[in-house]
Amino acid sequence: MEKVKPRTLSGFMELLPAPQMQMERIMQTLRETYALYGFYPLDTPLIESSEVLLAKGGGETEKQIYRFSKGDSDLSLRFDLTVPLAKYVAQNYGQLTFPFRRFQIGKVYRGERAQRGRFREFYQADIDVIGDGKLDIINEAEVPSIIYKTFTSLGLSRFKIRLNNRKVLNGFFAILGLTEKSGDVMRTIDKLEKIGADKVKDILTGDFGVPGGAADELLTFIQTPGGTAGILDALTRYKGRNEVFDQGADELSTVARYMTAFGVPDDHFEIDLTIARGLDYYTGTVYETAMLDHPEIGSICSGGRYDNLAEYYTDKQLPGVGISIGLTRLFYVLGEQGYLNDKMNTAPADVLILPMTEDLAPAIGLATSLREAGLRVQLYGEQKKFKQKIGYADKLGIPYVIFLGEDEIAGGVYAVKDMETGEQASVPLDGAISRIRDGLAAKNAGTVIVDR
RNA sequence: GUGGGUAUAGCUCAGUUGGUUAGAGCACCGGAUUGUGGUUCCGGGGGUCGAGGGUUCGAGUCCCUUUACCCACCCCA
Repeated sequence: MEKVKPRTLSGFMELLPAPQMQMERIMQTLRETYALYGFYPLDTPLIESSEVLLAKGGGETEKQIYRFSKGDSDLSLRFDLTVPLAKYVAQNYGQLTFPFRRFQIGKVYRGERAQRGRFREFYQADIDVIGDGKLDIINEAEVPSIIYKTFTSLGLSRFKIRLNNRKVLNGFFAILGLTEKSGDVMRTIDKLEKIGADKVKDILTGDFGVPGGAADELLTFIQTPGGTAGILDALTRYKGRNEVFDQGADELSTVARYMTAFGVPDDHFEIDLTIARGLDYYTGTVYETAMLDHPEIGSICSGGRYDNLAEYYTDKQLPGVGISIGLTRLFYVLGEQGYLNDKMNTAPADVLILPMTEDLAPAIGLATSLREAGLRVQLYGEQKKFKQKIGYADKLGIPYVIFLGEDEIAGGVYAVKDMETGEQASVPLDGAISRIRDGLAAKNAGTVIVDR
């Protein structure tokens, strides 16, 4: 019979068992960290009606969305987790309590061509806070602080959160008389780091008709040196010329101050006036997070403040602030760069029971007892040679093996072997449990997922 | 959507100006070693050379078509 060649589509990540265990550990860390800040978990459908997902219409979203029909229904795969959140909040407005804090880890789909660190199916891990009518500025500092805490909890240290405020940019555009071109200008200056100031100026003046003097002034402004303190200081010198600008400058100053209060060290965040973000629904603070040693990969975590999340679904004013970790991209970079801790335990079980007798009943009983004690237990029930049985534990990296043969059964003991050290002891059940428990605690102490 | 590259064993890849039976490392299986794994040694299985067509006495190698994948641009996590 002709075989179908097994293959996975381009841009879709499919992992082997051990890396999948690592991925699960990362997701678990994210959930635990988000929960510390009082967020509800949320799950929404992968598929939504195209009418809902494309309510906004136009732009890249429409081009990249996976859209299909089933019968008469026009359906789409979600492009991000923010639009489904908007729908959810608008739909359940009466039953939610605001500010509504939710996190969501889920797959999203983008029908664009895959490349390094760019996937067509990928996980996003979002946190958002949605207000009813109003939302305090503190949220714009807390959200990136949570990201700092999350990455730190993973063991990652070489990253920096960059922030800016759209009001500062839009206010400055107004001062220069560029308000009508704000979208184009915004997207262009966002490329500054990548293509350089000269090319940005060429595009601004050539493609979008920005006067040369205004372009120079803009480029000088967004490249203001001096880091967070220097930029905040420079912003005060432009004050009084535009109301929106002034408001943005105040917000930026407050957000920076609160982030410090939340415990984000100065070297892990900075104000960067070139961060603009392509998505046009952001209205205030915007964030981007780069891995300092791998800027070429792009942002692994981005987000910002939006004033009118659900405007396509309701007249209610629902401002929010949210941020999204590109989990698949993050995992890809960590793996590619060898950042994943190779001492991380990826075994599916803590202990493997190797029965040496034909009758498996005693081994089954032992497995049950160990599971009741909270251990992850696998019972090797195949009639294979001894070498293959222990080889199985070795290949899976299972840290403990218990041999259960005639002698042990007769003596009421279990032969517990530490696969790492080779040490072995015949002990009764209580002894076996404590031996494994204590051993695991010692082995896992202080191990982090990322070791850089 | 635009531009470039690659396709040979499960994986990573070699394969000379076209020339007999297509190779290596890793992985897998067996043995040395039937109640003790990783290391070592010995042996073994596994490939319609992406697919289709053409040139030739002869094609993994040259030409055409096609598909898939990779890299970059656009955009973005």
